[in-house]
Amino acid sequence: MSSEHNNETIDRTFDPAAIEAKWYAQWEEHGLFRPERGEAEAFTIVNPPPNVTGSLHIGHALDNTLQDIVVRYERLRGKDALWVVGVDHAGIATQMVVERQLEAKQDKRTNYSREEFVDKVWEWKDESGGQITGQLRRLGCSMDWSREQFTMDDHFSKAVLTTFVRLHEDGLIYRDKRLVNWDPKLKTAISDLEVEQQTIPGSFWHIRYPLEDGVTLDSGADFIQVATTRPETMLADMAVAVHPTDERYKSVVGKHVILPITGRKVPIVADEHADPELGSGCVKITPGHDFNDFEVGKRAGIAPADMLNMLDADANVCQTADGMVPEEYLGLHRFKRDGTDGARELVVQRLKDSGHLIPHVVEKDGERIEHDAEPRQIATPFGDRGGVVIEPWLTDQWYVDAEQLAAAPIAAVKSGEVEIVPKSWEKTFFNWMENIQPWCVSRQLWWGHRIPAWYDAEGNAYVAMTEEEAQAKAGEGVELTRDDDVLDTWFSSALWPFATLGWPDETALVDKHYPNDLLISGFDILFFWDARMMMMGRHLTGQNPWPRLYLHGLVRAPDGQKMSKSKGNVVDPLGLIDQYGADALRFFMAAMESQGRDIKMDNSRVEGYRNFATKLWNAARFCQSNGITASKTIAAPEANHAVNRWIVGEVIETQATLDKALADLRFDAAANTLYHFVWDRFCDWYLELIKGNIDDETRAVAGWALDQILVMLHPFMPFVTEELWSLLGDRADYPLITAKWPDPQAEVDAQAKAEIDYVIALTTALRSAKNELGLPPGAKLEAWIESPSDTGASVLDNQAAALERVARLSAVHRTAAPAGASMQVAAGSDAYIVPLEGLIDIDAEKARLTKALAASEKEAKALEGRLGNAKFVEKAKPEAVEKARADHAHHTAEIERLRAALGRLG
RNA sequence: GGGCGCGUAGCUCAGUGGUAGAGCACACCCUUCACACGGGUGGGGUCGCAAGUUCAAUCCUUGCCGCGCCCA
Repeated sequence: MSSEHNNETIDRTFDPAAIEAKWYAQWEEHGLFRPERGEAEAFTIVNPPPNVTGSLHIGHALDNTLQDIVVRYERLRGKDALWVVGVDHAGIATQMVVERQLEAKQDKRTNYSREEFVDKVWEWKDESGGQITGQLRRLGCSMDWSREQFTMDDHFSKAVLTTFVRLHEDGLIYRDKRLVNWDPKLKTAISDLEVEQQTIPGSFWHIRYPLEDGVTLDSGADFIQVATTRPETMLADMAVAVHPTDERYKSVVGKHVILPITGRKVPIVADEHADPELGSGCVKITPGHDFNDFEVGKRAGIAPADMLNMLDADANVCQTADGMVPEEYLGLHRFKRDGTDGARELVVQRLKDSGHLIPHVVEKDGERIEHDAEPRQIATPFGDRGGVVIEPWLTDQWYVDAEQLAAAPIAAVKSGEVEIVPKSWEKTFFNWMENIQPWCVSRQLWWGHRIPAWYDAEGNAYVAMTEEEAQAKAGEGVELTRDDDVLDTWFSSALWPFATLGWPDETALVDKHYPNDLLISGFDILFFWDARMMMMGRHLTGQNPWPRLYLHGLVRAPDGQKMSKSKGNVVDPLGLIDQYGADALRFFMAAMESQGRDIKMDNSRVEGYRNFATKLWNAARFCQSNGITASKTIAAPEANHAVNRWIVGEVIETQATLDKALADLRFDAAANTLYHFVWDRFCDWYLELIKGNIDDETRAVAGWALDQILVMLHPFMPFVTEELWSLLGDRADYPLITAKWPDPQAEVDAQAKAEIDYVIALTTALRSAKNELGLPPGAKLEAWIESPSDTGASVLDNQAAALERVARLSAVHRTAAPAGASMQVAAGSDAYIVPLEGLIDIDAEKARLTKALAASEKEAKALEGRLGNAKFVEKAKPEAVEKARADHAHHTAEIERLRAALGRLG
């Protein structure tokens, strides 16, 4: 490492921006994100690869901060820590970006060949893709950039092809004709996970379907009434269903209706899907355009290949196979779009004209008003990328048998082989995995991993790694054409934990770093990504990708709303870094990350953590100016002074709490432990207590303690800690990022702890009393105590200088207090008398003591009540009874002391 | 409709079967030789409501109210 900045004086002001850029570049240049540690135990995580089109948003900031904390921690603990990083080719998103660029130039994708277009995407990727990787650096993330991955890299493509071929051989990938979620804007199939249900206002139309000649219901009616939110689909209706037990319709099951508009004759079938309680109890069946109807159609004996389709890829009306859609409908969009009426509007108009539409009647002020339809809230599927209503569409697609692949991951979570943290997510995981649907993996795009399937003239598919192999399978001379489609992006990212390490080749990296140790992701991609990694990992490698899965929540806007571009309430993490520094933002994320809860953005808290970094900065500056510098040892230095022995013990306890919190992935507890140790213990007490009395021992201990702070805080605040580390000592060859985690090799000294706690208690009591009595805080006082406790005596013997400095006690007399007005303060079980003849208002002191007396009496009384309850003494835990007795004794003594003090005041 | 989570100080959040804490905000004091992005001292909560279990409930159980998310 460069030594240009070493051993300089710490600047008066702390300027995060200046040190962030400097240190990140040095770490990266020197390969410190992954130092050579061949022999060391591995620790591995992979980042959720952001989209190549993406830029850093606040959710990435949270996700990556947590990962970086874990990785830096394990690196400091000496492990061969590898954080795999890379970006995802993001099929749909990326193709959309490039297509939009073409549109801006009045150009379009179809003006080019597939190869030309894909070249353009690569060009775009090389020029402007992967912005986010630079932004992750600004956050301080210590990923192994030297092995940055891309899901379209050659070795990754090989992994994807291998996976497809193997799953196909294993019978887990198959081609099927069924309804898919079709996005008519992007003109591709998408998986059910990519469909978002939204409830929007819509209409419910009631229609008469005439029965075939002469047929009537038992009621005498010559028609059946159906209701629908999508009347246009009647152009492809193939049946009407009634419930098998519905008496009203029993007589007409097997008979037919003649559809209005098309005149198609379709059967009335019995099917449990029809709910007799709902409306008329009859439902129209459009098997080619509705998931429920598809199943009803199959049960009624209609083969998928025979199901009528009335829409093209744009969701415009096309002629059905039976040729019965009237000319005037052809080419219309399925429903009104951009102000132009579509098939739906025309169907309603024609039904109205012909008297087949049953009006919706409402009574208002005694008047009957007729409407075409009943207004209703309708659950409607939207594509998460394209944002338009999804059309169930009958096509041939490739499917993964997710149900079979899910079995091993389900078992792994049930047995505890894979732990989901927080555990509450397990139920959600099981619920989805146990009801999983076939996964449609083909996408009608050009950008992505092209499906390795070739077809002969009859449509037989040959799946192989290469065209040559496919040809060999098909036989010589057979003309083959390759499948045009690409694979769902998540199909490739499901291989991330091992394909990034070289799989399917057997590499040293795979050997050492797979399975990974932990995965951290937002809960929003539990199904999309985490679960699929488990499925693929188990099937392809036989191992779970990781033993632990940590799920965090969303970062929300200050008002608790979800952030979104459309709402305009997006908080830019880079802006926060500019304003408060990366360390502050990271610490905020860690401190707010309690398991199972979303994080509400709160700038005042980020600001508070910026202040914390400044506090540390100034503490280090104080140390340096007093000759306190880098420690010479990992072990705590030998110490005689109680204050030094005490701070060593505080370091030991802090480290224990911190290690436990990180082992439990309690980032909030870890951050808060450090915050309070640094500020409340080290700065507020230790530094204050040593001021004016800094000898060599103290310099050694203080330097050591400060170093331990820098090491422990480094995973959370890497920049400011590395800067201070370098400024406090000449250790260019021992940068903090690869330093050693604390190993004090010492014990907590109970005696020292008792003494310093006593000093703190006495000081606090004096300050409080002075404040309440209106005495100047700086006033020096003398105190009397005749027979202090052992700890008290020891403190008076050894801490006189400290007491004078922080407690402003110029002298403590071990004799009976002189008569006259005085105030009383307590420390432990000792009561100090401070004569203040003429200085204080006797009534104020009386009031203060009376208030304290009342509080103690109240406590004592409550405790008495509890201890007087035989059931409590008999049934409560012994510790609880013990504690109650001790508390009671304490308060009783306190009451006695306070009464004595009041007595002295008259 | 099913599932999950939340409701604790003005705000943002921790927490425990033994009567509640932090940060910010607030009040008062302090230009103390690291730090006013600071120091000191305080005020402030019937822990959503009701019932139950228990010697004891903010914590466990049930119901209700309010809010959010996911699935159908």
